[in-house]
Amino acid sequence: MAVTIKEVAKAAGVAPSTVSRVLKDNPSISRETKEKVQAVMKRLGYVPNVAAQNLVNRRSNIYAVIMPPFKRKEASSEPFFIDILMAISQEALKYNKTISVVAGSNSEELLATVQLMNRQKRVDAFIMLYSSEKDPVIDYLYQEKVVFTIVGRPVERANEISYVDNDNVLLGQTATEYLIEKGHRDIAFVTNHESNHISKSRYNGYAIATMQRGLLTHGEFLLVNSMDYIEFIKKLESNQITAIFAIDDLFAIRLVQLLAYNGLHVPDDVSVISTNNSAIATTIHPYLTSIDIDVNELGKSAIQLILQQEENETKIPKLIISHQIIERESVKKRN
Amino acid sequence: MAVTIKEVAKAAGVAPSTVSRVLKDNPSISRETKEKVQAVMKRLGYVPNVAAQNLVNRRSNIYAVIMPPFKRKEASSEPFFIDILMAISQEALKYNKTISVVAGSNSEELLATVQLMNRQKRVDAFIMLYSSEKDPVIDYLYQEKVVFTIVGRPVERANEISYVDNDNVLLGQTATEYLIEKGHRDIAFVTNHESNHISKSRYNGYAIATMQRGLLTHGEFLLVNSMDYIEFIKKLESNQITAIFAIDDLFAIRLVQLLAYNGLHVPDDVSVISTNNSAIATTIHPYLTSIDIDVNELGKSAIQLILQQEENETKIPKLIISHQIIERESVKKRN
DNA sequence: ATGAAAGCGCTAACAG
DNA sequence: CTGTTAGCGCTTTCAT
Repeated sequence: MAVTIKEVAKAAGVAPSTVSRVLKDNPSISRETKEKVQAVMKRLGYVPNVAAQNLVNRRSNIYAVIMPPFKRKEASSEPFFIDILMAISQEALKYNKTISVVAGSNSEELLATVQLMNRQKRVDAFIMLYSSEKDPVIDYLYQEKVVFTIVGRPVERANEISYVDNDNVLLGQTATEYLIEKGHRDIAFVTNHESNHISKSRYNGYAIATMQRGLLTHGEFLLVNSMDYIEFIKKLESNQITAIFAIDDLFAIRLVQLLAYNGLHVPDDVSVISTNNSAIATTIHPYLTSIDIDVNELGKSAIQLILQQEENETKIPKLIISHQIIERESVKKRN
Repeated sequence: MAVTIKEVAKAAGVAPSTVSRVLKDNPSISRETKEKVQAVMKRLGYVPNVAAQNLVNRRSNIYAVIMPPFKRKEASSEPFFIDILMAISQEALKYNKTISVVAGSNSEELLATVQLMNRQKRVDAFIMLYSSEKDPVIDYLYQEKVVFTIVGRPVERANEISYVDNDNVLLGQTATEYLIEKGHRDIAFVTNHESNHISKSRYNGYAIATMQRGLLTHGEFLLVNSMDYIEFIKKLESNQITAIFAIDDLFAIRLVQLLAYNGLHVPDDVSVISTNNSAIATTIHPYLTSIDIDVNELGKSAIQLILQQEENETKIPKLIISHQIIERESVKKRN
């Protein structure tokens, strides 16, 4: 049986309440008794029982991270998700918070789990790793006034919902301008997401940059699983594309492979810049020039945003994390 | 304020204990009162307070999943980790268990977190997603007799520790034999893990298969980040390798890319089989022929193994999950 | 600065 | 089959 606060109290010759006060560093406790009690706690190997604390404090000290619905399983293969999960979990540790994960194959499943967890007070807050239009989970969280934040940008009620995100249009601009500075004039934005916010914003950034420089602004180049790859390559060639801005590292790697297959070498024949700067960007040559979105900071911030909201329920904090180009081998200067 | 068991009791005209019994479906309760109480619970929207339950039951109903130390960040990029996490989390849901994650950059960090969580009784059990020799976390869990299981095989005390795993030597054999049946005689086992159990076991399987068929058994082909790729390609060519057994899908994709870069096309010039059958195996052509390790079943089993141990502390259940070849495009028949 | 006592919401004997 | 009662381990007024 674990040692309780009572036993510590008895052993130290004080009241349980005193021990409790020592535990939370209550200022109205004499240095003397404080040290005495701490010594006893240490000697007895006392560890507070969180269940008891939770009961009386009415919180669980657990935050739930909501993964995207994985019917499109492919999406979650991007190292981003595991990276951000780790970042969040590391930061949570500093505040003695535990991170739990909720996963489901569709948003209805996710919603059911979230509702249960919330009603049973299993968790104090939620961190969403995705957002989509008319998402029932976001709606629920919002309506129930549950503390939560989104890593990414809410597509609706962006002003009333806490979130942390990169500036994706600026990011798209940055990437495109980088390519332009490297001498490229025929640049394509290539994605595998039919329609998501990130894709759209980055494309907008791409469009802004190309227009500002008076270059041709192509539509999105879509490359999905089911597509005819030959078609795609042809389109690239007929448009004389020399540089590609790819939606993420994993996708970029596939692209590089596809190009190589068709005799197009990166970066000699075509340059590629991608985003996320995940570990896979440097696992094989050509190492990818990639835009670091600072996953670590995103994760840290998510925790901070929750903490802030717990302190001040009325505030709806939002945060934009800046990005940074990591130059490597997949983009080549062109004259 | 949420409705409590007392309020339900009063509203239903019974004692709190009766309500509690109804909650846990205690057989010694009349159908009549049971239904009556249930009706009231529903009407009042009663939801049990888990903190209170946890306090008196002395368990948290939380299992922690321990991620591998991510100093070798690359490793966790394999979709396996997110996939297994999801599978575990889905299965846990069925038993009303919550999954929390613990991550750290090295095993000391992990150990500290695990110790804390265990001593504070934040979690009831642990599921490890990795295992390595003399791992301090495993040692701790083992010595403290904490309930835990490993997804993968413990490298020490394999008989005294619960785990679920594939049969990796058999898997290596299966893959190799498949290649042999496809007419390949010069087969290489290629990995990026300098020395881990999975790699070793699969290599052994490869060695067994090649020997049994009287083929040349090469040593492990190591291909790591820092290496000279030209060297690697040359080695492949000088050994006239026509088929490769790659350690996992992510690695295989990189290999395919590398080969394409050097004018070697998969599967026309060289065939590739990999393992895990993750989503990335089918995101670009050639779709990878891959051995499905049944991540879902691995995840489910992990939960089952914990459940079993909670029921019967003396049992140390182990489980082997079978694999299955998924034929796709990366292996070609050779005459 | 510290102690006494009540109570968080639930469960588990023990009675009856 | 059901009610009474006594905690689980901690926090928090309210006194002193």
